Amino acid sequence: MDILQKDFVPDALPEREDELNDLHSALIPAARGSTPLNTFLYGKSGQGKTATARLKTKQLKEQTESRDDVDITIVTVQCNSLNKSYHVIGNLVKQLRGPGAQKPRGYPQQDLFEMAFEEMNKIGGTIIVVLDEVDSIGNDDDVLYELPRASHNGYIDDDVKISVIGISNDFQFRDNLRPKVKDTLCDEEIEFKPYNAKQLQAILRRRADKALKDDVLEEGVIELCSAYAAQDKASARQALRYLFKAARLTDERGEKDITLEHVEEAKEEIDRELIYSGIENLTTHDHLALAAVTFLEIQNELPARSKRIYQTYRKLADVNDTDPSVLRRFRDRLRDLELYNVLNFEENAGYQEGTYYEYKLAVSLDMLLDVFPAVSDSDDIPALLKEEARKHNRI
DNA sequence: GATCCACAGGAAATAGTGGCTT
DNA sequence: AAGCCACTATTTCCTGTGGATC
Repeated sequence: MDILQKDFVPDALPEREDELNDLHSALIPAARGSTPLNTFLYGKSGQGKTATARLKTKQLKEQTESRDDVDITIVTVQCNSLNKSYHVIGNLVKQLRGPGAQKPRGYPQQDLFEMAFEEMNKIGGTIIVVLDEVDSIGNDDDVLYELPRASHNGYIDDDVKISVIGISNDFQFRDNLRPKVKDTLCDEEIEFKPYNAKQLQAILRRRADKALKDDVLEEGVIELCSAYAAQDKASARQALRYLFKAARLTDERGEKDITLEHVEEAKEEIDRELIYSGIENLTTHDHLALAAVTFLEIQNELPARSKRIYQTYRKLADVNDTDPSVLRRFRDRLRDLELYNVLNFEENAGYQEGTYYEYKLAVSLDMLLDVFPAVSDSDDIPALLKEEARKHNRI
């Protein structure tokens, strides 16, 4: 069943041929002993960016393995949860030193850089540094500045070539980089467009062929998983998760065939978990904002504009005995909630303004009412929502 | 075509927070 | 306890937008 898991790296990515080729052209100078281009991969999550980088670097390594004149080393640093360049370099040093090495602690940033370059000199040859989810370092982009320029600055030996592959979910990230970082890092940019439903189906089918016994899939199961994922973020990971969960549900019940009902149920369960993890760590104010939207949904007033939602929010804040934020801040909250996939908005041309947004829930009311009591730090608001829902016959 | 409206979101100012030092 | 520093959250202020209205 491993093959359905998300960290499985397939040995072919037919849906990403173009991107693989682009990355290939960027990296191929390594095979000639010169420096590969610094490359930036960006696109939404679950679009195969990491898989593409892994597959291509692996191929490159295999291709050049038999040659003595080329020596390629791949180092990958997983940057999520590392919100500073400092931590990224620390982890890089750890990776470079090989398995078992400790992450150096307590050194100033410059020393860490020197350690990294020292290790790189030791390793020699062509070193490709993959920084996965680099966007989590925010605007602290020192690593992205130093690494690609190390050879120009004389930090590393002439025969050592360094190149960086940056992977980002965030389109904005690239724009926010300092101009000189952008110049060096972004020799080559590869954009990953979301998969369409057909491509998702192909991906699922390939994995299912390997992981599941023949003929256990009811007609339309793959299509349904793909369709659900395509409607949402078009993420292959998500589609696989639906399929995997459905398979597990089937297993657990000792049944043989994976049916459409299993998929429905799997989706329901996964979505619930997603909502829960999306909102459990939000602040009280964010919860109030979400409660306000929920309240309006109950009253059938959605989609609503931010000002309308704000008024409701103020009332709820009053009930909760909390000082409300100003409208400006409230708008940011709504956008945050959108980021966490609990809200949707539509952009409209205004009647008397530039553009305005209309928000609605991105998740079902039932689920939201379900998880709200578990995440909210007061009892009043969930109770209030329940009562309102009952009044309007929504539960 | 100038002006207005009412909104989105950028920028700067200010408040709040937690760690560390004295 | 007070002061300092770095960082984040929030508020305040402001500019840009694009159809409506004159």
